[in-house]
Amino acid sequence: MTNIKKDNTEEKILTAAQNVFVRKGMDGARMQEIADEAGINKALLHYYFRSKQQLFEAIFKSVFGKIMPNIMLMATSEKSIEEKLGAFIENYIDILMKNPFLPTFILKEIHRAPELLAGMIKGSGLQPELIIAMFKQEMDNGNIRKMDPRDLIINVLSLSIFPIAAKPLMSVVFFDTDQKNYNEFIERRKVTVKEFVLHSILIK
Amino acid sequence: MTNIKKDNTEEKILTAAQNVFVRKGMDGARMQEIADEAGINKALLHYYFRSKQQLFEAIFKSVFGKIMPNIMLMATSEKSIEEKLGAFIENYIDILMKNPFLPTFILKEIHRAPELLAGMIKGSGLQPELIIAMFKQEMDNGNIRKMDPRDLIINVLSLSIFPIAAKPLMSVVFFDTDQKNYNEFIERRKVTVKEFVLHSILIK
DNA sequence: GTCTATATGGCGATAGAC
DNA sequence: GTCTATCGCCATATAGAC
Repeated sequence: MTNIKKDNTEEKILTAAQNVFVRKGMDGARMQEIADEAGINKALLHYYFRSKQQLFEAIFKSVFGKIMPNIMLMATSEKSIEEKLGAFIENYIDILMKNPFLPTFILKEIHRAPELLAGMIKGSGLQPELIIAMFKQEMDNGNIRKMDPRDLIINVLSLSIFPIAAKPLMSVVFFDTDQKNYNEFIERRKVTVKEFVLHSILIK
Repeated sequence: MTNIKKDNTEEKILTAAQNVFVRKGMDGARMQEIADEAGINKALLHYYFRSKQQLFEAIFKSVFGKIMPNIMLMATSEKSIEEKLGAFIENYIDILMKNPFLPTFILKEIHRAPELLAGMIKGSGLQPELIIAMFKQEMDNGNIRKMDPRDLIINVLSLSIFPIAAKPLMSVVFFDTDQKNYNEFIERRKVTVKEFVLHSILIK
C-alpha cells in the first residue's frame, strides 16, 4: 500500500541532504548538489520538501536529536563516577570521529539561526538538571571536589568536542598536516581526556 | 600627498567587512551588507578589493594573525607554570568574550577552505615546538605530571574557546537563555578553568 | 512520482559619468 | 575616488508533460 518509491526516495534525499548540509552549512549548500548526491533532480527535492529552508530544518532537527540525548546517559547509570565519565567521553569522541563535520555544523547554525534552538530544546525532553544533580551528589558524597557542576559538564564537552572541530587547524600546527597521526591522537584522547578530568576532580 | 580619502575608506571597508564576515561567514556574507555597514556602495568595494574572495582573504588573514600569536606568549615568559597558564587563560577568554563570533568563524572557514591554512601557518612564524618544549621542561623538572604536551595545550585551548563558541546552545540548556548570566559564568571561568587545569597537572 | 524546461530574483562584478 | 546603472550568472522555485 504505502508506496515503496516514495519511502526510498525520501530516505535518499535525507541522507544526501544531511551529507551536504553538514559539510557546507545552510548558506554553502546547493540544492543541485543534494539532488546529484541523491541521484535525482532538483524538482523532486521541492516535491518532497517545499523549500530549502524546510529541508534544512528537517536535517538540523534530526542531527541535533541524535547528538543531544547521549549527554543524558551520564545521569541514568548506577556505575561509579570514573566509569560514567569514561564511558561518556569514549562514546562521544567515537561518534564525533565518525562525523567530524558535525560539531562545526551545529556551532555555525546555532549562531546563524538561534531561534530554532529554544523550541527544539524544550521539545526534546532534555533534562540538564538531572546531570547537574548527579554531579552534585558525587560532590556531597565526597567523591569529587566541590565546584559548579555546570563547569564540570561544559569542561567535559569542551575536551571531547573542540579537538575534533578544530582538526584542520590542529593537525597543521601540531602534526604537520598528517591527518592519520592526528586521528590516532584523537583516538588516544578517549583515555587521556578521562585521566585529565579525573586527576582534576577526584579527591585523593 | 597620500590621499586621506583612500585610507579612510579602506579602513571603513575593512572594519565593516570584518564585522559581516565574522558573523555570517564567507557564504552568508553579502557585498551589499558590507557596503551598507561601511556607508558606501558595492562598486567601491570592488574598486578597493577586486573580488569578494580577495576581500575575504584579507579579513581572514588579519583576524587569524591577531589571534594566533597570543598562544606563543605562554612560552616566552620566566614566570611559574601557574602564572603562565593563568595569564594565558584570562587573556584568551577576555579576547573571545569581546569577539564571541570569532571561534566559530575560524572553525567554519578552516573546514570550508583548508588550503588557506597551511601557507598562513608557515608564514606566521608560529613555533609550536617552543610551547611543547616549555611544558616538557616543566614535566622534567617535576613541576607537573608527565603527559603528551600537545594534549595539555589542546586541553587549555578547548576549555577556553569552546564554551564561547557554543554560547547560544549552552546559555539555553544551562541558563534558560539568560545571556547575562552566561556571560558572568564565562567571566568566572577565567579562574575556574585555571583551577581545573592546575588540579589536573600539578604534582601534590 | 519523476522528469525537462522555465520563470524569478538576487548577487558579484563591470561600465561609464562625474 | 565615488557614484548610478546594468550585465550576466547562478540558485531557488514552479509549470507542466509523462
